[in-house]
Amino acid sequence: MVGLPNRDRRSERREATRQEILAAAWEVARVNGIAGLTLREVAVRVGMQPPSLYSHFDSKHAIYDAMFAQAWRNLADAITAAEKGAPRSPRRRLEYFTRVFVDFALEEPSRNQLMNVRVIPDFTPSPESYAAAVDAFELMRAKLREIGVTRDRDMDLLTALIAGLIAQQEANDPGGDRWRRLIPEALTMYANAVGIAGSTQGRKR
Amino acid sequence: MVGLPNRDRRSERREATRQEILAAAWEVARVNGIAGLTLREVAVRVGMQPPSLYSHFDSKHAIYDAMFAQAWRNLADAITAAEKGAPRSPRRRLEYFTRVFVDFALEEPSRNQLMNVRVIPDFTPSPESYAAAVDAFELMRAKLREIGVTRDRDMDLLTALIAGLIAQQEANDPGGDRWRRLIPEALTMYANAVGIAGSTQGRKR
DNA sequence: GTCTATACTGTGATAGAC
DNA sequence: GTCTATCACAGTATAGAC
Repeated sequence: MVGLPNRDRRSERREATRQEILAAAWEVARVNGIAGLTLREVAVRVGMQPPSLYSHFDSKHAIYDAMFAQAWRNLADAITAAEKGAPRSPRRRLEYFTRVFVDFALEEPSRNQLMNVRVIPDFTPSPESYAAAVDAFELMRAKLREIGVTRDRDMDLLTALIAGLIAQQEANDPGGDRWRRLIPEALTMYANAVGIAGSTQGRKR
Repeated sequence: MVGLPNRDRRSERREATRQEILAAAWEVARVNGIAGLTLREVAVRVGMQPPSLYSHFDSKHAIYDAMFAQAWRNLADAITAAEKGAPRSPRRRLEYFTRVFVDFALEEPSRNQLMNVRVIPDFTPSPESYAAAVDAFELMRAKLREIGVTRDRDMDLLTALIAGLIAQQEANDPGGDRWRRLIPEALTMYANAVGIAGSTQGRKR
């Protein structure tokens, strides 16, 4: 541990370039879909020749891997940021954070596909990137625990319910709210079954 | 209406070849994933040169389109075939047909992705193929109506719940049953909320 | 260390001979 | 209807200029 702190301008610049490439990759994915990502288009947007990308990423899969990790870190950040402004009643907290999650997923369909669907033929996230996913997942788990969802089965049931609303919304009414607007109804059903404090027992018909 | 009935041997042979190609495409998709389908591998399995496929399908997307229609027709057939052996009580019918649907989806992940997730960059099913999806959907709708699910919102909620179980099962526990085994619990929750005849009101904890 | 130039492989697609 | 030849363009890899 001798010498100045590692404050290389070089490595800072290098990291900035990596981020620039990732930002361009997200743009392309937004337009072409996550499977339609091409290094060519990414390079054009960054103002490089396609092979130059290999100075910063080992392969196209390495770019997907970095995007995967970044997506889950962004979700964790969104959850943390949403804590201020969160209601206190368990039932209302449940709905509040569900909306945070659903809106995050619907905001960018290709990001959601990369995070939650195995859609790139040979891509499997690296252990480091998968750890980012686990971190975000544990964050949600902790929130659920506060709310009163403690059994693993109940958590799995909730993730399925939310994932289903997102999947149906994106597949059958993209850009609309046909399933998104069912959130209150879905959570009332869930809260009654699992027993969340502050949930209404009735149902308006 | 003059002449013999249209019993061309030529067109029969032609249709048989198309089916052969589709069967080979399903095999490739099963191995490489639906997005990993290549005309080369399809051609090899059929014993053709890749360009020869264009005598039978206008493009790769046309193959996807035929696969899409076939998949939905197969689902409709599976639902129809399951009618014999179906229980009579609404609550048990609900669970029975849910299992038919979930098992069909889990049976071949790439088929499920083609049917329910927009995963091929520029592919949108043709009106004719989409009609096959609508037919199958209407079949399920009719079954649900018998069971007592009549409101559109209630149907949408159920499709979301089922799609969510499938999505989570495939994404986070492929080949296992971590979410699939939640079917009874999920449907009890749903049946209690929507009011299906013959549903238990309690919950074992 | 970083980018350019170039080339190799594989893929979807088309044209034309048989 | 099938094949051969060929094209355009993707991802990938290496060599070399600066």
